[in-house]
Amino acid sequence: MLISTRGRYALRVLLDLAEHKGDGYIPMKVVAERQGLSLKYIQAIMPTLSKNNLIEGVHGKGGGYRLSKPLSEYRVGDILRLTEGNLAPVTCLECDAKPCVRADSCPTLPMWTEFHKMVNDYFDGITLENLLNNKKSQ
Amino acid sequence: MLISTRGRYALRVLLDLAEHKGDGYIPMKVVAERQGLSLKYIQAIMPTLSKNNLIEGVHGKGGGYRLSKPLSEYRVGDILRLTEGNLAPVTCLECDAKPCVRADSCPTLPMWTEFHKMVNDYFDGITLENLLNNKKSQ
DNA sequence: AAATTATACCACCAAACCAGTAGGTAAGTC
DNA sequence: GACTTACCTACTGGTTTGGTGGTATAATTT
Repeated sequence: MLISTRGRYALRVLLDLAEHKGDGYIPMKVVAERQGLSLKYIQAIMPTLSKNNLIEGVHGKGGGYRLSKPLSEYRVGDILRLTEGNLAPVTCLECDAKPCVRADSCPTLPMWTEFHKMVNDYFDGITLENLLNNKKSQ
Repeated sequence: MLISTRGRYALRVLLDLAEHKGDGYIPMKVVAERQGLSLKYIQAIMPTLSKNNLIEGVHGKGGGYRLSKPLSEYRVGDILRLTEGNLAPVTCLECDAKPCVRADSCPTLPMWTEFHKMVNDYFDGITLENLLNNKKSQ
């Protein structure tokens, strides 16, 4: 049931960028150090985010990454689906799943389907803005 | 995010026992064949369930397994926690987790905690009885 | 142009986990 | 004693996880 480090680290990096969004482009070296994460490892995750226009990357001296949208437009659900692949609880519900022979008579399928929806709705209802605001209140 | 086969198979075996609960003790050989599961594999899962008094096992000819409680007392949550270990989305929330240094300032911890509770509540709100009754209606 | 800084790409690796197998033992029935 | 069934221990092959190392490439400064 675990969310892997890929998704969690992506979230932490984005939150770090959000907390320092006045600083222009921020090199991953700085974020990695600040968050105590492996530089190499998050470097491997970032392209996924920049390709999907969540962040802008700029090369060279003075470069780094920067958020490309207002905080309220970053849904945790999108970030997790992007980095985790998908949030399906059973293989039958994965995007590329082949139809299950037992689907019609499966007593558990409706439970998994509803659960899947609940998970997506939950994470889609939370934005980076929410996370930063509720930091202390919750 | 996947629920592993351990939890899903356990659920399927219990549902099979439920659907045939008039037949006395049912050998795993029969269930495995009926459900299309590996006999050896489910044999390895069952002791967990019998040790925790979800089922009664009887050796020898005419033996097998039998549910030990009314269907309404089998919460899916209990079954999954037993077979999966736990349903925590992040290692920080696992039962045996060592306290995280960043816990106090972690902007995502409340989100995971609430999610964890939501997951447990969801599966605790569903019993084997529910699953069998809603089979067609949902 | 050289040096620096940083993204992007690729191959590799150790450990853990997953799904399942193999073989044997304990307990019960006929 | 033969047979059946639960139960236990150990192993295995494959995949995933969480990385590391090296290099190419692109942008910027001096």
